[in-house]
Amino acid sequence: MERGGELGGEGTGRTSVTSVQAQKPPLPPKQASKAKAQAGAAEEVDGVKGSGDEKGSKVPKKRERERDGESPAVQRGKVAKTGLTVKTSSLLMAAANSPRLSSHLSASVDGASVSLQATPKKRKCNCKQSRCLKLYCECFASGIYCNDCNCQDCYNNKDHEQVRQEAVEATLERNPDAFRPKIQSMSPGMSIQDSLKHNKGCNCKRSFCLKRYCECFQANIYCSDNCRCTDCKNFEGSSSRLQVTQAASPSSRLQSSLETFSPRKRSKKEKKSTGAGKHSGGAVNGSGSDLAAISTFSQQLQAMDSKGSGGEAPASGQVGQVVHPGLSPMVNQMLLAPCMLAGIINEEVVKHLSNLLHMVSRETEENYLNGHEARARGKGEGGNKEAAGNGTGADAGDGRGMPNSKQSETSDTVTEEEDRNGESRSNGTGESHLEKALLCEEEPQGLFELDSPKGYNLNKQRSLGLKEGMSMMDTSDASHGTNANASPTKSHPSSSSGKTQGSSVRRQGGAAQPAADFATPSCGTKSGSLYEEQEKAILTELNNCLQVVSQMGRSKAEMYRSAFALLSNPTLPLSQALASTQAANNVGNNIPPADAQAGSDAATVEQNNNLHEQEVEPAA
DNA sequence: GAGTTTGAAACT
DNA sequence: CAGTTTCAAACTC
Ligand SMILES: [Zn+2]
Ligand SMILES: [Zn+2]
Ligand SMILES: [Zn+2]
Ligand SMILES: [Zn+2]
Ligand SMILES: [Zn+2]
Ligand SMILES: [Zn+2]
Repeated sequence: MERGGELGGEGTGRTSVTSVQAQKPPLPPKQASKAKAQAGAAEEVDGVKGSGDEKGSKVPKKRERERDGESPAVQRGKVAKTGLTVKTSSLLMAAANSPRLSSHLSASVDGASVSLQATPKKRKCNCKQSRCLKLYCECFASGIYCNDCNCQDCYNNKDHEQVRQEAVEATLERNPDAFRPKIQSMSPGMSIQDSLKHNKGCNCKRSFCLKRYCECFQANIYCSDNCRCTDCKNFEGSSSRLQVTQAASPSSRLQSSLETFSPRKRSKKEKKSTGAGKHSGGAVNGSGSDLAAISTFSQQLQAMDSKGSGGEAPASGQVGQVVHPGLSPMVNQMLLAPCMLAGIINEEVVKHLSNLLHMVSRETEENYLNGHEARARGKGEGGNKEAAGNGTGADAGDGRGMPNSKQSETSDTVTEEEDRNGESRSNGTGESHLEKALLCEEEPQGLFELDSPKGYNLNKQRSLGLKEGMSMMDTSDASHGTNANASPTKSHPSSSSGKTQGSSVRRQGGAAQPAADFATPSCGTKSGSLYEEQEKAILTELNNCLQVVSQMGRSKAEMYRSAFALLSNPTLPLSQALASTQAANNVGNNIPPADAQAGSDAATVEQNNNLHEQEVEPAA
């Protein structure tokens, strides 16, 4: 159901892969001139937007079909549906760390004012051979024109729209989902980090999924069962991951941590044949080869261990974004603009936030005190630092809920390279497709009103967040049973999971505890200082709020995107299109298959540009 | 900034 | 679909 058209797209039938010659024109990076000549000729003629099928007609499409009708649309619709409930807790700031991220939110609390500003900050590509017409190019992959990039021989711009379009089509032919967000929200009920999954998953072999080479890691999400990585350490509760993530963000400290995670250089002589690395068992031949390298790496990982509040927010990286190539870069670029948040934050909201944080602080204090009393007589408890904050101790910090699935078999400490079972999880965790589908279906509705910031009731949110008593303390998110339950399906065994609790994850040995709490420079060993708790609570709450804001912005962008699609669809009455612009509610709705080919809408869009700005600008 | 490593994308 | 090559980013020095 989901809007039928969503996937459909592609259709543009360009020929099959093989017949390249004929129409390869646009893409062939190599002999540019040559190809261009030929292609150019052919293309230019028809070039004009035409019905968008010229290509199709020209060549017999290999596979016809079109799932629903033949909406020529390329892929529309989509945009990952972010239906997450905003509870979460990871720090948004993390997003800022992601270079790929095209935008991030920065928040500062000054007295009573909170200022949010989106920093578009587009990344510059440096393509040299692809003409920025292949997915290798981040700009192209993101559906935007190159702008101020360092690329060479760039065709990803308005001046080459023609060729570019072809490239888009060719790309879509190879993979109809090429421009769709790579990361999607699976279940609105869970925390963002858990609910987001990389559609295709990664296939990392040597990075342990702890470096940005890994798309999952880069997007700040855990690897999922979609991934086919080897020796993955990017899962919830992974201490190795914590090490890395902690080292990366928090101010200075632990800077070295990251460096530690580098596999030693492997001598070039290594046989890097594909099959090589996999087996473990056997022998660690002394060749000092990959195995050796990995081994070293593993040891390093093993050495490090600690727990920490970690939690970063998944960066809605280039991937799951609002941009949509089918709509022409022009629009996408606009969608990335900061103005998307205009109007969402207003004084009232700020006041609410201010009050809210204040309350949180106070409550935390009270709870803290109560907790202490209780604990005093209660259990002595060994040294768990994390339990600290909450008297209830229920949540204990590390969330586990791990809906995301991919579990590492071993406790995360990397144990040499014990091969990956690979299948373990395949067991039908029950995750029936149907169920999955249903989950995906859900829209964010109800969480907040798009157009009226006021609609968003901070208190309400808060209550959600507090749901389990004082869960707000936990920085790591999810945890609450709520989430766990939310995802009916997976209840995995999780290594760390278990509500059984934390002990497993945390290293009992106490021995190594490197990073531990970088958060508290002053307090040192004393784990649960009141300040700490308050800070944690406040940040958590603030984060929740920011998440909401972020979501609102995204929804808004999506709404505009939809509106543009309509506007550019000649078959629909303009009035309807305009109406949609105001219908804030249906953000994620399907839009009739407007022909997405930029060719036509590029122009259209341009005009609408103004409209767009007007609508949004006001607040600014 | 040059050189290396890495894994996605493209290609065969 | 698997194996190989190409590519640009991530990372290292
Ligand atoms: Zn580029
Ligand atoms: Zn670019
Ligand atoms: Zn470019
Ligand atoms: Zn990975
Ligand atoms: Zn992954
Ligand atoms: Zn992984």
